[in-house]
Amino acid sequence: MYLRAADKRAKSIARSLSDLAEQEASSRAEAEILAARRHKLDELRERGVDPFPYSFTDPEPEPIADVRAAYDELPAGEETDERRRIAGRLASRREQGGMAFLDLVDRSGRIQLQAKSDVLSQEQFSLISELVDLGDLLGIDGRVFVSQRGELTIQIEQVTLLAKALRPPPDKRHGLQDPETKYRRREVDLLSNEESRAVFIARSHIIAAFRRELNADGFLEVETPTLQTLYGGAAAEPFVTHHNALDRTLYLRIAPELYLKRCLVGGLERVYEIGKNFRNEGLSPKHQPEFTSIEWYEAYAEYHKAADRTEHLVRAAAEAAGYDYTAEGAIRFDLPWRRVTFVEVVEEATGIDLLAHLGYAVGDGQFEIVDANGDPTGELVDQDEFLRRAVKAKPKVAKEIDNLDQLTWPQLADELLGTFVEPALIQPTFILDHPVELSPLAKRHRTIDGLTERWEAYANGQEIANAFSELNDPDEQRRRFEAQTRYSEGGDAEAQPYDEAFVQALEQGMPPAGGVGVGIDRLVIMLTRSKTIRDVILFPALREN
RNA sequence: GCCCUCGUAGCUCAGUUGGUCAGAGCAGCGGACUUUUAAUCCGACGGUCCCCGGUUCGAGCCCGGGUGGGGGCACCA
Repeated sequence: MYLRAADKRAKSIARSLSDLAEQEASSRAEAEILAARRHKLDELRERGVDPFPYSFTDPEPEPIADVRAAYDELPAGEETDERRRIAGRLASRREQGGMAFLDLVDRSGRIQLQAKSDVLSQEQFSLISELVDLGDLLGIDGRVFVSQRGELTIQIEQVTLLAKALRPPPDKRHGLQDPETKYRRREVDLLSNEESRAVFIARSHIIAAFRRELNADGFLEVETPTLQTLYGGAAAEPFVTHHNALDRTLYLRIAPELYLKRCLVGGLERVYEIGKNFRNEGLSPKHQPEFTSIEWYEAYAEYHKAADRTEHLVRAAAEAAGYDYTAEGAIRFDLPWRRVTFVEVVEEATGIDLLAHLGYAVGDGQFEIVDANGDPTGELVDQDEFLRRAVKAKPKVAKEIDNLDQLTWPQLADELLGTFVEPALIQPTFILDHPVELSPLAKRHRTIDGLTERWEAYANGQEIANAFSELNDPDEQRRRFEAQTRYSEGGDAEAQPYDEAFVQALEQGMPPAGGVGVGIDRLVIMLTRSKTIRDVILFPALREN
């Protein structure tokens, strides 16, 4: 009787081949593969088997990992009378005449199945051997035993087709490898690569850890606009769009910061938001146009407290991801993070004291140059030129800096940090007290002129977090915005726009606060040991193909 | 935006100086096989060598352009 089925199959394949070849298949080989599965779909329906039933929940199947855990002590050859119900995708098949071994994969793991012709009805056995393909979704009721080779196995007593796969899965050994296809057809990557599934499971656990820890400390999760009438809270170029009914320009947010501070003004006191930000900039292994951040704001705290909380949260995230601190090159999020000031760390790396000019001030923003012996030369320059001279005195440093003569003091300070310090910051490090010009939303440093109470946290050579003692003096904030407006008029596309609604909110009275933003994607890259941001974002932005 | 690099069967990959170079494994198809796990064995099939143009007696291979991926620079998190 199987011969008759094979006969019918040959005819049916011939029939559907011509259809498929015209439609979607790009080659005869592909058309044959698709036609064979289409035929089996027809044959299933002819036999009265629903290839797409509604559910498999009575009773619920167990996660495969739970079944494995329950029997991990059984010795090879052990038989049991225990029944288990599982469900998943058929990943592999090893046939041996009247018997076959199959591998079933679900979200939690993989397990071996056994189908025997003398255990199953003829109908059920032929379903498995003739009409079920790799990639199909199956529900299994069966009996637990351990094979002679010691593999925990479910002997199938009842198989239920849960969904027919009409396209073949990738290579069963290598999975889907082509990076382009992995990103464009992530579902195929996920179903065929356990490592990819593991990354996104870890990502979910990382975000859940932030939520859990912040909620436990009395923080409220809030949602603020992603479509904003004015963008702010970071230095970046926005996406611009238009709302028809309101007939106005809207921007996709580049950061939630300003709205979250307005929540502080409103008395919510401890708030956080996890969500997407959008920046209209280039793509790279570290950049995507939409990315996920978490920002939290804590009233009555300042930036040292914010650093303590960041250490705690990131450590909790690492644990949630199952990060292995004993592995080669591990980043020790579990140890206290190094804390060093911007000025100290730049001097350590380059020998240049960013604040040296302060000792030679002669008033009116002028500073007197001294010679190599420290003797005054009488030459007066501004702060920018003073630092440029210091850099030029170190040729090894100067040759790494492009357009040295065009750079202002804060730009040059940032450049020195980025070039000589950041790449070497593998272990978690807080860099504290940034120049005020680089930090328009941070409070001035309580003791050092020209600096702010800000830190950026680095690990693996990348920035992972940014925080301030939040500026809450509305008049000072207004002056900072005005300075940004001047940079903007000077051609800086990323200078922050003046936000009067935000300043008025500060006039209402914002409590002193510490605020932190963490780039979730980059943290996930590190905690899952991924190579690029595309590997931790399910559906990354790509060119149209 | 600029520079470098890659694109071969549904999937994973070979392909030498330009001359049996249209190849293998997996998957699929037909068959054998009741403890395998990269199952094994036999058989037949399967190709827009990314696209367009050029050089050449001859191009998967060389050249030009395009396109998509990857890497780097710049900008940024």
